[in-house]
Amino acid sequence: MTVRTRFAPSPTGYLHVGGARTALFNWLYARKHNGKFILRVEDTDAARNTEEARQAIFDGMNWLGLDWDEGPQVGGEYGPYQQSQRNDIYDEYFEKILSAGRVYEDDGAWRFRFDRKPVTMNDLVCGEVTIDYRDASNTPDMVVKRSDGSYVFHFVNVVDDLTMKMSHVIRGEDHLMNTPKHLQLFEALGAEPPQYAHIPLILNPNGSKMSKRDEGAAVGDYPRQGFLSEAVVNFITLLGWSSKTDEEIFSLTELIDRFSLEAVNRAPARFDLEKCKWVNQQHIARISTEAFTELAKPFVDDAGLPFADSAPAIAAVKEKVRLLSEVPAAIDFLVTDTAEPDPEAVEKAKANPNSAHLAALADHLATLTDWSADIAKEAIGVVAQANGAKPGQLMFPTRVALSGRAHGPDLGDIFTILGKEKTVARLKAF
RNA sequence: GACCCGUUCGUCUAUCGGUUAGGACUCCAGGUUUUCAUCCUGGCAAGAAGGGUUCGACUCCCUUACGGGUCGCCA
Repeated sequence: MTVRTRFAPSPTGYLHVGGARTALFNWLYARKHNGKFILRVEDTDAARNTEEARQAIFDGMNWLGLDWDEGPQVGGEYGPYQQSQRNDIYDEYFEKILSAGRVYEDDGAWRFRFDRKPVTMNDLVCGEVTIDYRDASNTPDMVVKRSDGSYVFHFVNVVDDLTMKMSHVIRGEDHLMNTPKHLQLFEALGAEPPQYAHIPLILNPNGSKMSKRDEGAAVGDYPRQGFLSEAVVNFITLLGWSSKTDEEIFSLTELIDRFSLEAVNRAPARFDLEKCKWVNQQHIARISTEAFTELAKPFVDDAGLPFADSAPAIAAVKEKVRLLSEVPAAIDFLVTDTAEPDPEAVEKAKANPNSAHLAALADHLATLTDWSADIAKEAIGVVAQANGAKPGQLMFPTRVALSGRAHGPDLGDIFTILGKEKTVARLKAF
Protein backbone atom coordinates (compact mmCIF):
# COMPACT_ATOMS: atom_id res chain seq x y z
CA MET A 1 0.00 0.00 0.00
CA THR A 2 1.27 3.42 -0.92
CA VAL A 3 1.41 5.95 1.86
CA ARG A 4 -0.65 9.01 1.02
CA THR A 5 -0.97 11.85 3.50
CA ARG A 6 -2.45 15.28 3.18
CA PHE A 7 -2.65 18.73 4.65
CA ALA A 8 -6.12 20.21 4.34
CA PRO A 9 -6.17 23.83 5.48
CA SER A 10 -9.09 26.17 5.06
CA PRO A 11 -7.99 29.54 3.68
CA THR A 12 -9.53 31.71 6.35
CA GLY A 13 -6.36 33.16 7.86
CA TYR A 14 -2.61 32.98 7.80
CA LEU A 15 -0.77 29.71 8.33
CA HIS A 16 -0.14 29.27 12.04
CA VAL A 17 2.44 27.09 13.77
CA GLY A 18 -0.11 24.46 14.73
CA GLY A 19 -1.19 24.01 11.15
CA ALA A 20 2.40 24.14 9.99
CA ARG A 21 3.34 21.33 12.33
CA THR A 22 0.38 19.26 11.17
CA ALA A 23 1.50 19.81 7.58
CA LEU A 24 5.07 19.01 8.54
CA PHE A 25 4.24 15.70 10.26
CA ASN A 26 2.17 14.60 7.28
CA TRP A 27 4.96 15.63 4.95
CA LEU A 28 7.64 13.88 7.01
CA TYR A 29 5.58 10.71 7.17
CA ALA A 30 5.00 10.68 3.43
CA ARG A 31 8.63 11.42 2.61
CA LYS A 32 9.87 8.84 5.09
CA HIS A 33 7.75 6.11 3.50
CA ASN A 34 8.30 7.17 -0.08
CA GLY A 35 4.66 8.12 -0.30
CA LYS A 36 2.76 11.09 -1.62
CA PHE A 37 1.93 14.30 0.17
CA ILE A 38 -1.22 16.05 -0.98
CA LEU A 39 -2.36 19.61 -0.40
CA ARG A 40 -6.10 20.07 -0.40
CA VAL A 41 -7.78 23.41 0.08
CA GLU A 42 -10.93 23.14 2.16
CA ASP A 43 -12.67 26.23 0.93
CA THR A 44 -16.31 25.35 1.43
CA ASP A 45 -16.93 28.33 3.69
CA ALA A 46 -17.23 30.92 0.94
CA ALA A 47 -17.97 33.72 3.37
CA ARG A 48 -14.70 33.36 5.26
CA ASN A 49 -12.30 32.35 2.51
CA THR A 50 -9.89 34.87 1.11
CA GLU A 51 -7.36 34.79 -1.69
CA GLU A 52 -4.77 36.36 0.64
CA ALA A 53 -5.17 33.50 3.09
CA ARG A 54 -4.84 30.98 0.28
CA GLN A 55 -1.63 32.60 -0.85
CA ALA A 56 -0.34 32.84 2.73
CA ILE A 57 -0.72 29.08 3.08
CA PHE A 58 1.21 28.44 -0.13
CA ASP A 59 3.88 30.92 0.89
CA GLY A 60 4.23 29.37 4.32
CA MET A 61 4.48 25.85 2.93
CA ASN A 62 7.05 26.96 0.37
CA TRP A 63 9.12 28.76 2.93
CA LEU A 64 9.14 25.74 5.22
CA GLY A 65 10.20 23.57 2.30
CA LEU A 66 7.09 21.39 2.37
CA ASP A 67 6.45 20.58 -1.26
CA TRP A 68 3.31 18.75 -2.30
CA ASP A 69 3.03 16.01 -4.92
CA GLU A 70 -0.60 16.67 -5.70
CA GLY A 71 -2.69 19.76 -5.13
CA PRO A 72 -3.19 23.30 -6.34
CA GLN A 73 -0.57 24.50 -8.84
CA VAL A 74 0.79 20.98 -9.44
CA GLY A 75 -2.38 19.00 -10.19
CA GLY A 76 -2.67 15.24 -9.80
CA GLU A 77 -4.94 12.41 -10.80
CA TYR A 78 -7.41 12.76 -7.93
CA GLY A 79 -8.21 16.43 -8.42
CA PRO A 80 -9.58 18.96 -8.32
CA TYR A 81 -7.87 19.74 -5.03
CA GLN A 82 -10.13 22.54 -3.96
CA GLN A 83 -13.37 21.58 -2.35
CA SER A 84 -15.22 24.44 -3.98
CA GLN A 85 -14.70 22.64 -7.30
CA ARG A 86 -15.74 19.18 -6.20
CA ASN A 87 -19.47 19.56 -5.81
CA ASP A 88 -20.34 16.93 -8.43
CA ILE A 89 -18.33 14.39 -6.50
CA TYR A 90 -20.09 15.27 -3.26
CA ASP A 91 -23.49 15.00 -4.96
CA GLU A 92 -22.57 11.56 -6.17
CA TYR A 93 -21.56 10.34 -2.74
CA PHE A 94 -24.51 12.01 -1.08
CA GLU A 95 -26.75 10.02 -3.41
CA LYS A 96 -25.17 6.84 -2.05
CA ILE A 97 -26.02 7.49 1.57
CA LEU A 98 -29.39 8.87 0.52
CA SER A 99 -30.35 5.72 -1.34
CA ALA A 100 -28.96 3.64 1.50
CA GLY A 101 -31.40 5.40 3.78
CA ARG A 102 -28.71 6.88 6.00
CA VAL A 103 -29.86 10.49 5.77
CA TYR A 104 -33.11 12.20 6.56
CA GLU A 105 -34.41 15.68 6.01
CA ASP A 106 -34.63 18.08 8.92
CA ASP A 107 -35.68 21.68 8.40
CA GLY A 108 -34.46 21.57 4.84
CA ALA A 109 -31.06 20.20 5.82
CA TRP A 110 -29.98 16.57 5.64
CA ARG A 111 -28.82 14.70 8.68
CA PHE A 112 -26.75 11.56 8.75
CA ARG A 113 -28.23 8.84 10.91
CA PHE A 114 -25.49 7.42 13.16
CA ASP A 115 -25.35 3.77 13.97
CA ARG A 116 -26.18 3.68 17.65
CA LYS A 117 -23.25 1.63 18.93
CA PRO A 118 -19.87 2.16 20.56
CA VAL A 119 -17.32 3.29 18.00
CA THR A 120 -13.71 2.35 18.54
CA MET A 121 -10.83 3.97 16.75
CA ASN A 122 -7.27 2.81 16.78
CA ASP A 123 -5.33 5.99 16.76
CA LEU A 124 -1.65 5.79 15.85
CA VAL A 125 -0.81 8.30 18.58
CA CYS A 126 -3.62 8.09 21.13
CA GLY A 127 -4.13 4.35 20.97
CA GLU A 128 -7.53 2.71 21.27
CA VAL A 129 -10.31 5.21 21.99
CA THR A 130 -13.98 4.32 22.22
CA ILE A 131 -16.86 6.77 21.99
CA ASP A 132 -20.31 5.49 22.82
CA TYR A 133 -22.78 6.47 20.13
CA ARG A 134 -25.66 4.71 21.83
CA ASP A 135 -26.35 7.88 23.73
CA ALA A 136 -27.92 10.03 21.05
CA SER A 137 -28.22 13.05 23.30
CA ASN A 138 -24.45 13.18 23.44
CA THR A 139 -23.96 12.45 19.76
CA PRO A 140 -26.88 13.88 17.81
CA ASP A 141 -27.21 12.95 14.16
CA MET A 142 -25.09 15.38 12.21
CA VAL A 143 -26.01 17.62 9.34
CA VAL A 144 -24.11 16.64 6.21
CA LYS A 145 -25.93 18.86 3.73
CA ARG A 146 -27.18 22.31 4.57
CA SER A 147 -30.55 23.68 3.65
CA ASP A 148 -28.84 25.84 1.03
CA GLY A 149 -27.58 22.68 -0.64
CA SER A 150 -23.92 22.99 0.38
CA TYR A 151 -22.10 20.22 2.22
CA VAL A 152 -20.53 20.45 5.65
CA PHE A 153 -16.95 19.73 6.63
CA HIS A 154 -17.42 16.19 7.95
CA PHE A 155 -18.95 14.96 4.75
CA VAL A 156 -16.62 16.59 2.24
CA ASN A 157 -13.61 15.73 4.36
CA VAL A 158 -14.50 12.05 4.32
CA VAL A 159 -15.45 11.96 0.65
CA ASP A 160 -12.17 13.65 -0.22
CA ASP A 161 -10.06 11.37 1.94
CA LEU A 162 -11.83 8.45 0.35
CA THR A 163 -11.64 9.55 -3.28
CA MET A 164 -8.12 10.89 -2.90
CA LYS A 165 -7.13 7.52 -1.46
CA MET A 166 -5.54 8.81 1.71
CA SER A 167 -3.78 6.10 3.70
CA HIS A 168 -3.03 8.16 6.81
CA VAL A 169 -4.68 11.22 8.29
CA ILE A 170 -2.46 13.07 10.72
CA ARG A 171 -4.31 16.00 12.25
CA GLY A 172 -4.67 18.03 15.41
CA GLU A 173 -6.16 16.54 18.54
CA ASP A 174 -9.07 18.93 18.16
CA HIS A 175 -10.34 16.44 15.58
CA LEU A 176 -10.25 13.42 17.84
CA MET A 177 -13.94 13.58 18.67
CA ASN A 178 -14.78 14.01 15.00
CA THR A 179 -13.15 10.76 14.08
CA PRO A 180 -16.05 8.45 15.08
CA LYS A 181 -18.29 10.55 12.87
CA HIS A 182 -15.90 10.11 10.00
CA LEU A 183 -15.55 6.42 10.70
CA GLN A 184 -19.32 6.01 10.53
CA LEU A 185 -19.41 7.85 7.22
CA PHE A 186 -16.72 5.60 5.78
CA GLU A 187 -18.68 2.59 6.96
CA ALA A 188 -21.91 3.88 5.43
CA LEU A 189 -20.07 4.34 2.15
CA GLY A 190 -18.70 0.82 2.39
CA ALA A 191 -15.15 2.08 2.34
CA GLU A 192 -12.02 1.36 4.31
CA PRO A 193 -11.05 4.41 6.42
CA PRO A 194 -7.50 5.73 6.56
CA GLN A 195 -5.32 5.30 9.63
CA TYR A 196 -5.75 8.22 11.96
CA ALA A 197 -3.12 9.90 14.10
CA HIS A 198 -4.09 12.80 16.33
CA ILE A 199 -1.25 14.97 17.42
CA PRO A 200 -1.34 17.19 20.53
CA LEU A 201 -1.96 20.90 20.22
CA ILE A 202 0.59 23.64 20.69
CA LEU A 203 -0.03 25.92 23.67
CA ASN A 204 1.14 29.40 24.60
CA PRO A 205 3.93 29.73 27.19
CA ASN A 206 1.22 30.27 29.82
CA GLY A 207 -0.57 27.08 28.86
CA SER A 208 -3.52 28.65 27.11
CA LYS A 209 -4.51 27.62 23.63
CA MET A 210 -2.33 29.24 21.00
CA SER A 211 -4.35 31.31 18.62
CA LYS A 212 -4.09 34.17 16.19
CA ARG A 213 -2.02 37.17 17.22
CA ASP A 214 -0.24 35.23 19.95
CA GLU A 215 3.51 35.71 19.75
CA GLY A 216 5.04 33.18 17.41
CA ALA A 217 1.71 32.02 16.01
CA ALA A 218 2.03 33.24 12.43
CA VAL A 219 4.45 31.31 10.24
CA GLY A 220 4.60 34.34 7.95
CA ASP A 221 6.32 36.34 10.69
CA TYR A 222 9.28 34.03 11.01
CA PRO A 223 11.16 34.97 7.84
CA ARG A 224 11.14 38.67 8.62
CA GLN A 225 12.10 38.04 12.22
CA GLY A 226 15.25 36.42 10.96
CA PHE A 227 14.55 32.75 11.46
CA LEU A 228 15.89 30.09 9.13
CA SER A 229 13.15 27.84 7.82
CA GLU A 230 15.04 24.70 8.74
CA ALA A 231 15.38 25.95 12.29
CA VAL A 232 11.67 26.59 12.59
CA VAL A 233 10.92 23.18 11.14
CA ASN A 234 13.38 21.66 13.58
CA PHE A 235 11.86 23.47 16.53
CA ILE A 236 8.20 22.77 15.85
CA THR A 237 9.03 19.11 15.27
CA LEU A 238 10.50 19.04 18.76
CA LEU A 239 7.14 20.24 20.08
CA GLY A 240 5.51 16.87 20.62
CA TRP A 241 8.10 14.64 19.10
CA SER A 242 11.43 13.35 20.31
CA SER A 243 14.27 11.58 18.58
CA LYS A 244 14.74 9.55 21.79
CA THR A 245 18.40 10.54 21.72
CA ASP A 246 20.33 13.47 23.16
CA GLU A 247 20.48 15.13 19.77
CA GLU A 248 17.98 17.77 18.87
CA ILE A 249 19.41 19.77 16.01
CA PHE A 250 18.34 18.20 12.74
CA SER A 251 18.19 19.16 9.11
CA LEU A 252 15.07 18.45 7.09
CA THR A 253 16.54 15.28 5.65
CA GLU A 254 17.69 14.10 9.05
CA LEU A 255 14.15 14.59 10.32
CA ILE A 256 12.75 12.51 7.48
CA ASP A 257 15.16 9.80 8.42
CA ARG A 258 14.25 9.79 12.10
CA PHE A 259 10.59 10.70 12.18
CA SER A 260 8.02 8.22 13.39
CA LEU A 261 4.47 8.55 14.65
CA GLU A 262 5.23 6.18 17.52
CA ALA A 263 7.56 8.81 18.95
CA VAL A 264 4.91 11.52 18.94
CA ASN A 265 3.75 12.58 22.41
CA ARG A 266 0.21 12.68 23.66
CA ALA A 267 0.47 15.77 25.86
CA PRO A 268 0.21 19.29 24.45
CA ALA A 269 3.45 21.29 24.35
CA ARG A 270 4.04 24.92 25.18
CA PHE A 271 5.72 27.20 22.73
CA ASP A 272 9.06 28.61 23.93
CA LEU A 273 10.40 31.35 21.70
CA GLU A 274 13.74 31.43 23.55
CA LYS A 275 14.51 27.86 22.65
CA CYS A 276 13.35 28.49 19.11
CA LYS A 277 15.97 31.25 18.88
CA TRP A 278 18.62 28.95 20.25
CA VAL A 279 17.75 26.33 17.64
CA ASN A 280 18.03 29.07 15.04
CA GLN A 281 21.50 29.97 16.28
CA GLN A 282 22.52 26.33 16.01
CA HIS A 283 21.36 26.22 12.42
CA ILE A 284 23.16 29.47 11.60
CA ALA A 285 26.33 27.91 12.95
CA ARG A 286 25.87 24.97 10.59
CA ILE A 287 25.38 26.79 7.31
CA SER A 288 28.23 28.17 5.20
CA THR A 289 29.40 31.75 5.44
CA GLU A 290 28.25 32.28 1.87
CA ALA A 291 24.77 31.01 2.64
CA PHE A 292 24.60 33.11 5.78
CA THR A 293 25.70 36.24 3.93
CA GLU A 294 23.06 35.67 1.28
CA LEU A 295 20.32 35.14 3.89
CA ALA A 296 21.39 38.26 5.79
CA LYS A 297 21.36 40.43 2.68
CA PRO A 298 17.68 41.47 2.82
CA PHE A 299 18.05 42.55 6.42
CA VAL A 300 21.18 44.57 5.64
CA ASP A 301 19.42 46.17 2.68
CA ASP A 302 16.35 47.03 4.71
CA ALA A 303 18.52 48.71 7.31
CA GLY A 304 19.93 50.93 4.58
CA LEU A 305 23.44 49.53 4.87
CA PRO A 306 25.52 49.00 1.74
CA PHE A 307 25.54 45.25 1.20
CA ALA A 308 28.57 45.26 -1.08
CA ASP A 309 30.74 46.68 1.70
CA SER A 310 29.08 44.55 4.35
CA ALA A 311 30.03 41.06 3.26
CA PRO A 312 33.19 40.77 5.40
CA ALA A 313 31.36 42.30 8.36
CA ILE A 314 28.46 39.88 7.96
CA ALA A 315 30.88 36.98 7.94
CA ALA A 316 32.45 38.34 11.13
CA VAL A 317 29.19 38.17 13.06
CA LYS A 318 27.93 34.79 11.85
CA GLU A 319 28.68 33.16 15.19
CA LYS A 320 27.42 36.14 17.18
CA VAL A 321 23.75 36.36 16.27
CA ARG A 322 20.76 34.21 16.97
CA LEU A 323 18.55 35.84 14.36
CA LEU A 324 19.32 37.20 10.90
CA SER A 325 17.52 40.36 11.93
CA GLU A 326 20.27 41.04 14.46
CA VAL A 327 22.88 41.37 11.73
CA PRO A 328 22.43 45.07 10.83
CA ALA A 329 22.80 46.26 14.41
CA ALA A 330 25.81 43.98 14.83
CA ILE A 331 27.71 45.36 11.83
CA ASP A 332 26.58 48.96 11.39
CA PHE A 333 29.66 50.42 13.11
CA LEU A 334 31.85 48.52 10.67
CA VAL A 335 30.25 49.90 7.53
CA THR A 336 29.15 53.39 8.56
CA ASP A 337 30.54 56.15 10.74
CA THR A 338 27.16 57.13 12.07
CA ALA A 339 26.28 54.15 14.24
CA GLU A 340 24.90 55.11 17.62
CA PRO A 341 27.29 54.02 20.41
CA ASP A 342 25.89 52.22 23.43
CA PRO A 343 26.10 54.82 26.27
CA GLU A 344 26.48 52.14 28.89
CA ALA A 345 29.46 50.57 27.16
CA VAL A 346 31.07 53.94 26.56
CA GLU A 347 30.67 54.92 30.18
CA LYS A 348 32.13 51.65 31.32
CA ALA A 349 35.11 52.04 29.03
CA LYS A 350 35.76 55.61 30.11
CA ALA A 351 35.80 54.52 33.73
CA ASN A 352 38.42 51.94 32.81
CA PRO A 353 41.94 53.23 33.72
CA ASN A 354 43.44 51.48 30.71
CA SER A 355 41.55 53.81 28.39
CA ALA A 356 44.34 56.28 29.18
CA HIS A 357 46.65 54.25 26.93
CA LEU A 358 44.40 54.49 23.89
CA ALA A 359 46.07 57.68 22.66
CA ALA A 360 49.45 55.97 22.80
CA LEU A 361 47.97 53.03 20.96
CA ALA A 362 46.62 55.31 18.25
CA ASP A 363 50.01 56.95 17.80
CA HIS A 364 51.74 53.61 17.64
CA LEU A 365 49.29 52.19 15.11
CA ALA A 366 49.66 55.28 12.95
CA THR A 367 53.36 54.52 12.50
CA LEU A 368 52.74 51.03 11.13
CA THR A 369 53.44 50.47 7.46
CA ASP A 370 51.76 47.08 7.16
CA TRP A 371 48.23 46.43 8.40
CA SER A 372 46.63 43.17 9.44
CA ALA A 373 44.71 41.71 12.35
CA ASP A 374 47.83 40.08 13.77
CA ILE A 375 50.01 43.14 13.38
CA ALA A 376 47.43 45.38 15.05
CA LYS A 377 46.90 42.93 17.89
CA GLU A 378 50.64 42.69 18.40
CA ALA A 379 50.74 46.48 18.61
CA ILE A 380 48.28 46.34 21.49
CA GLY A 381 50.68 44.06 23.32
CA VAL A 382 53.59 46.44 22.74
CA VAL A 383 51.69 49.51 23.93
CA ALA A 384 50.24 47.67 26.90
CA GLN A 385 53.65 46.50 28.04
CA ALA A 386 55.17 49.94 27.63
CA ASN A 387 52.49 51.26 29.95
CA GLY A 388 52.66 48.51 32.52
CA ALA A 389 49.39 46.88 31.52
CA LYS A 390 48.49 43.44 30.25
CA PRO A 391 47.46 43.16 26.59
CA GLY A 392 44.09 41.77 27.57
CA GLN A 393 43.34 44.81 29.67
CA LEU A 394 43.61 47.05 26.67
CA MET A 395 41.25 44.94 24.59
CA PHE A 396 37.99 46.11 26.12
CA PRO A 397 38.64 49.86 25.87
CA THR A 398 39.88 49.38 22.33
CA ARG A 399 36.73 47.45 21.45
CA VAL A 400 34.45 50.14 22.81
CA ALA A 401 36.46 52.94 21.20
CA LEU A 402 36.19 51.27 17.80
CA SER A 403 32.67 49.86 17.97
CA GLY A 404 30.81 51.74 20.68
CA ARG A 405 29.73 48.35 21.98
CA ALA A 406 30.73 46.04 24.77
CA HIS A 407 30.13 43.01 22.57
CA GLY A 408 30.85 42.33 18.96
CA PRO A 409 33.06 40.62 16.45
CA ASP A 410 36.59 39.51 17.08
CA LEU A 411 38.91 42.51 17.52
CA GLY A 412 41.09 41.25 14.70
CA ASP A 413 38.10 41.32 12.36
CA ILE A 414 37.30 44.84 13.48
CA PHE A 415 40.87 45.99 12.73
CA THR A 416 40.86 44.35 9.34
CA ILE A 417 37.48 45.63 8.24
CA LEU A 418 37.93 49.16 9.59
CA GLY A 419 41.44 49.54 8.21
CA LYS A 420 44.26 51.58 9.65
CA GLU A 421 42.94 55.08 8.99
CA LYS A 422 39.57 54.59 10.62
CA THR A 423 41.01 52.63 13.50
CA VAL A 424 43.45 55.39 14.37
CA ALA A 425 40.82 58.08 13.89
CA ARG A 426 38.27 56.39 16.15
CA LEU A 427 40.84 55.74 18.87
CA LYS A 428 41.83 59.39 18.83
CA ALA A 429 38.25 60.55 18.80
CA PHE A 430 37.46 58.40 21.78
C1' G B 1 -22.50 20.26 32.42
C1' A B 2 -21.52 15.65 29.37
C1' C B 3 -17.86 13.01 26.69
C1' C B 4 -12.67 12.33 25.27
C1' C B 5 -7.25 13.04 25.78
C1' G B 6 -3.44 14.26 28.97
C1' U B 7 -0.15 15.28 33.78
C1' U B 8 8.44 13.90 34.85
C1' C B 9 12.97 20.13 36.50
C1' G B 10 9.99 27.15 34.96
C1' U B 11 9.89 25.19 29.43
C1' C B 12 10.81 20.97 25.56
C1' U B 13 11.77 15.98 26.70
C1' A B 14 14.31 10.53 27.96
C1' U B 15 12.65 6.48 30.95
C1' C B 16 8.64 1.09 27.87
C1' G B 17 8.73 -2.40 37.04
C1' G B 18 14.67 -2.33 39.80
C1' U B 19 18.58 4.34 37.26
C1' U B 20 22.46 8.61 42.16
C1' A B 21 15.36 9.84 37.34
C1' G B 22 19.28 11.39 31.82
C1' G B 23 19.60 15.39 27.97
C1' A B 24 18.29 20.38 26.03
C1' C B 25 16.57 25.78 26.67
C1' U B 26 16.76 29.60 30.50
C1' C B 27 19.58 31.20 34.86
C1' C B 28 24.19 31.04 37.98
C1' A B 29 29.62 29.83 38.72
C1' G B 30 34.27 28.54 36.64
C1' G B 31 37.56 27.61 32.25
C1' U B 32 39.25 28.44 26.99
C1' U B 33 39.54 32.76 23.78
C1' U B 34 45.93 38.10 25.12
C1' U B 35 39.03 40.98 23.55
C1' C B 36 33.47 39.72 22.50
C1' A B 37 30.80 35.64 21.10
C1' U B 38 31.12 30.59 20.23
C1' C B 39 32.74 26.53 22.97
C1' C B 40 33.94 23.38 27.41
C1' U B 41 33.12 22.05 32.68
C1' G B 42 30.11 22.39 36.91
C1' G B 43 25.60 24.01 39.55
C1' C B 44 20.21 25.19 40.63
C1' A B 45 15.73 22.51 39.29
C1' A B 46 10.99 17.26 38.33
C1' G B 47 7.71 12.17 38.77
C1' A B 48 0.11 16.58 40.67
C1' A B 49 -2.23 14.16 45.24
C1' G B 50 -4.19 9.81 47.60
C1' G B 51 -5.18 4.74 47.38
C1' G B 52 -4.15 -0.06 45.48
C1' U B 53 -1.27 -4.38 42.56
C1' U B 54 3.94 -6.00 43.31
C1' C B 55 9.62 -8.35 46.72
C1' G B 56 9.99 -3.58 44.22
C1' A B 57 6.29 1.70 40.77
C1' C B 58 7.59 7.76 37.52
C1' U B 59 6.30 3.35 34.84
C1' C B 60 0.28 -1.01 35.74
C1' C B 61 -5.03 -0.14 38.02
C1' C B 62 -8.65 3.16 40.67
C1' U B 63 -10.13 7.94 42.75
C1' U B 64 -9.44 13.10 43.16
C1' A B 65 -7.24 17.57 41.45
C1' C B 66 -5.45 20.32 37.52
C1' G B 67 -4.66 21.26 32.13
C1' G B 68 -6.31 20.69 27.12
C1' G B 69 -9.99 19.21 23.51
C1' U B 70 -15.09 18.36 21.70
C1' C B 71 -20.14 18.94 22.08
C1' G B 72 -22.76 24.09 15.03
C1' C B 73 -26.83 24.04 8.90
C1' C B 74 -17.54 26.66 11.28
C1' A B 75 -13.57 24.01 9.49
